[in-house]
Amino acid sequence: MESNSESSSARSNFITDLIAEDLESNRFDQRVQTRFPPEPNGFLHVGHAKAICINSSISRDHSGVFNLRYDDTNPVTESIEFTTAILDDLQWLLGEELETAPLHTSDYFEQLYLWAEDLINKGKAYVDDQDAETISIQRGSFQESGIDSPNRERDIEENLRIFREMRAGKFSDGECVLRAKIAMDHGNMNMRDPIMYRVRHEEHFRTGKEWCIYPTYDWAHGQSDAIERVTHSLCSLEFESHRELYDWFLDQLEIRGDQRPYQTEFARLNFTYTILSKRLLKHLVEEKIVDGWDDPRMPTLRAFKKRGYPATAIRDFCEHIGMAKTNGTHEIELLESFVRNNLNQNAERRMAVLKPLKVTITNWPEGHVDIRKGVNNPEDDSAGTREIPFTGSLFIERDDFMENPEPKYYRLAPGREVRLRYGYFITCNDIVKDEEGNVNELLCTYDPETSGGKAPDGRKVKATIHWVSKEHALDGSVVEYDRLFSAEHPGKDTGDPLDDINLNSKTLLENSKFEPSIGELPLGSTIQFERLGYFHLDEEIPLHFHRTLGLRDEWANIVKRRENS
RNA sequence: UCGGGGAUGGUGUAAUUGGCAACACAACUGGUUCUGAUCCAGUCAUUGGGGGUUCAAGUCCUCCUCCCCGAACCA
Repeated sequence: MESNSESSSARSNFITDLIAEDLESNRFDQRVQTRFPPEPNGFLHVGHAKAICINSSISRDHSGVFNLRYDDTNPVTESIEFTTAILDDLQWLLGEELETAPLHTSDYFEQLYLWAEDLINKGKAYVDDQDAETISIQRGSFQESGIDSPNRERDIEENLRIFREMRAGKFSDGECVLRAKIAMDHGNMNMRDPIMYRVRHEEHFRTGKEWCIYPTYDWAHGQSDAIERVTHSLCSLEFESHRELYDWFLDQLEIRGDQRPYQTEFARLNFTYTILSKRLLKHLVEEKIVDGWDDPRMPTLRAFKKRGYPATAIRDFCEHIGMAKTNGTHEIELLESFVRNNLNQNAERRMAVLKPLKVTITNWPEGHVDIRKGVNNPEDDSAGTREIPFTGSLFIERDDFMENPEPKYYRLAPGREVRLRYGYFITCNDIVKDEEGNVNELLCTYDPETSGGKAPDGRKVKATIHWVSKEHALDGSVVEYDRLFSAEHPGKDTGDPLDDINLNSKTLLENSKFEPSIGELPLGSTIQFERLGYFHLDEEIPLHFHRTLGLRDEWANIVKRRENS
């Protein structure tokens, strides 16, 4: 079977088709230039990953230019902290440093201002000193056309004079705006004399107090693209109705030929069991429903990193899903399959017991330590082997023993024989319980003849389980994560995603036992604990792991099916 | 009700532009296995609906239905 991460090359889609056409017609003199334009007012999440990958791969495929541009036109919500976080996350995702330093819309404020005067001079923009509510009412509705502002026919000289006063700080916040003069009866609401500048006496994190008027998104975006010489300005579907305005501004400024960028929209990325709304994610953090923006249960890139998702897996995923103009929701399992696929190839294996149950091998020679050899990665011979001490006193996983085994359960049970991975066959003869009747310890015997993993008499065992030698075990902790939302489409029933929050999405296991070689792993490693899943060693805390993802688990499926029927 | 955009399996995307509906994920069968993992083999859609053009329609025409986005001095 073809692996999903290898099948991802060059699938065509409407954007690659468009670029091919533009190259063919020489629309941009063979240039391809893209950009990723986040507003620095939040952290990047998987949704952004798609936009980043699309834009960067398009330019890479055509030896073009790709820039990160902060769309910092609104000083009240933006800050410098976000710019560094965005850059870090983006570079982590791309797996490399950006060739060029990030750009800023705020660097174009002067040019934007000059162009605005240009539009005023052309009679295409005017100052309106009505309040926001009045302007909104005059805009009309979907059914009714709007009505002209009384200031719409103000003459050019006066517009220029007041606009300059706006810049000079003569007006307070909200007192007046600069509007494009288009048409108040336009079918597209965005064209009903949209706002270009608003007064904001706010300190901008880069321009400081230099400006007290700030351009709106619509006025800044296309012009910034043009200044940078972006060719293909990609954005998500909800900007479709803004394209007409994007084009109108460029037309009025007479920006033509290969200087002129074009906007193309694609569907944004959504996942089952996930929310990507900035507002909701912020709420989760502020209400301490999660432990911060990098909580491994969050869909942010920093959370993925902390959880151990390889950046390459995310990139492969983005490449694979391609692009469409259909708004849909991806099953989170697809992303997870890319992560598993990647980790199956690359992650070394180790043994760890997360919920220990003591096993004493009654016929083991007193004090004897047997050094066993384990394969580090069956998918990669070059990963070599390691030594694992085996003794008569071990820990096994509690889930690997059942006093009264259910049908199809073929791990350890009274009287049953299983194989200990890289060890011996053992048979459970006795159970030791505490006063409350909990199983505390298993008394087993081993078969010395099974050292090679097989019994000379040919008898078979149905299961192989993992273990750690008690006296050699390293003590540590593991955090298991489950989906943050229990519903496939959070909020579908009640309208509020928070109603579907999974309150048991995080489990801390503080009494985990690790085989000795785990102590030598560098911080930040991602490995597989055999039979359990992939785990990411914390970047700072030794012997503290985050569960990246569990392995596919047939037994869990059997149990689930049984519960459902 | 106006403007814009969509509709292919359980999910997400393909289909040489009119020529055997393909790929991945999920699910299910079976096989291999010192990980119930991996791996291998197989099963799983007559393309939103009706009509039409054609030897041939997911693709062209036509009527209809449903879904998404749009009335911040947010982006």
